Amino acid sequence: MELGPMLRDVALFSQLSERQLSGLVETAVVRRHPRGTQVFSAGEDADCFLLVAQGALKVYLLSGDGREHILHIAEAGDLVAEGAVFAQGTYPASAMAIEDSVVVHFYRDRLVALLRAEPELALALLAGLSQRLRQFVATIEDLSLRDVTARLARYLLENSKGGFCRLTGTKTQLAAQLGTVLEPLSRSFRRLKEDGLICEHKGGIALLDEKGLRALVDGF
Amino acid sequence: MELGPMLRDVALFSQLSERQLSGLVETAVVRRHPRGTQVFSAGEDADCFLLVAQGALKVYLLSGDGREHILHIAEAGDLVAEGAVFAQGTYPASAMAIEDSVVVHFYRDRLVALLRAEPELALALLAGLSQRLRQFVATIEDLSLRDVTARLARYLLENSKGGFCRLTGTKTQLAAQLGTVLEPLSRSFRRLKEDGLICEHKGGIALLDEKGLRALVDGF
DNA sequence: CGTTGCGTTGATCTCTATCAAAAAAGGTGG
DNA sequence: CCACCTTTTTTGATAGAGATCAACGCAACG
Repeated sequence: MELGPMLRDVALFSQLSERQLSGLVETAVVRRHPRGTQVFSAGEDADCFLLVAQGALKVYLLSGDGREHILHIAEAGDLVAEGAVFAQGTYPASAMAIEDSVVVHFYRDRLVALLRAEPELALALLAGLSQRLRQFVATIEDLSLRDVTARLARYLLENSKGGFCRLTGTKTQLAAQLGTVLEPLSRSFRRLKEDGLICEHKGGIALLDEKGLRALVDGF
Repeated sequence: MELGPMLRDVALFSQLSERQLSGLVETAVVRRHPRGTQVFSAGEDADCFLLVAQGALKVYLLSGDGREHILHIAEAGDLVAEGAVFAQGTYPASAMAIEDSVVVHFYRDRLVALLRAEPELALALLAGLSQRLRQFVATIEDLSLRDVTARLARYLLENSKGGFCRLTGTKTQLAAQLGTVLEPLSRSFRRLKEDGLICEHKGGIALLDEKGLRALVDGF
């Protein structure tokens, strides 16, 4: 697998010079992670950030009694743990391959060195972290201030294109992303269907009444 | 109020040259915010980040039916909205002065210009955002995977020095930080006291059994 | 002293997790 | 194409955590 050209396609790296890119590639490690493999675990020293080249990872939290909350799913082209790497410390979450995946590991020190020379890269990273921060704030808002049905409505609106939302993983997985479990989520789906707000097709959800969904999200 | 010297005391700005500092100060706006005043509101264009010079702000989310979740309290020397400013867009949360406060407003454009010239500043900001990201992940973990008592235990451990945790605001405020309301929080306090884990003094909480508290946080 | 805001306690109600079972949906191999 | 198996999803019944409502105690303060 050619690493250099692939990195070109990642928005974050698109403006780097050949030399800078190869500087990154030099210490990068490419690893295959079969489905179900642990990529890193919460509590480990956070010395790398990752680029998903193929497949998909889930980044998740685990409770003492085994419940799981999925922070986000990273697919091909997405970065993982870009945030954790800057304040030295440990990964606050774990990551596991949910498909057979290829992952590029970049070492912190190399990145930091590159950042000193390349302010544009730093700005791009700041923008990326800023985005992630927004996403987390939205999640906190969901968990603290909205019920499961409203969270589902928000998810559908957020992840739809042209009135249709493709569901990638299983509903169990979606439940873990919304901070709940399968059964309550299933009931929320039913409520939205009964109220005529959505319609379920195989492979996704059609949003019939986006205004109605938005009203739900905002609390009537 | 002399702005220059004050900024020197902020970790983020401590390594800037005089010229860079005055470049920031030039476009900065100092504003007084009496207690109870709105500093910015969720949804407004995020063109500034703030430094609290005196007093304290609460940064919070509001639900449709008026419930409030406090993301964090920013006191003198703390930055606010440093994250929101890099991905152009709107503030995801609101901020209000909870004491008579003095706040310095910095404009995004000026900061971005400075970042291009000063990679160390960018690195410091990245570290700061990284820290904030960690905090938010911890909050998500709390809300999704821990009950109120465990959240309280974590808060006490996190904010204690030498086995003692000062409570700054009211308990109503603390409840809003932990994603609950006063009554359940009060019961959680009682449980911790009954189990001999803490002891309440006026002005703060003594942690009698940190190991026991940690066990609670980790889910027994 | 009364007022006002804050905290505690008790009683109820709502939402969600859990448990259990059945129904769909997908694959596999014949 | 079908029988069979696994996985996922739906539905029902129950239980538990926490929000809400109401009443009361308590302190600060005019």
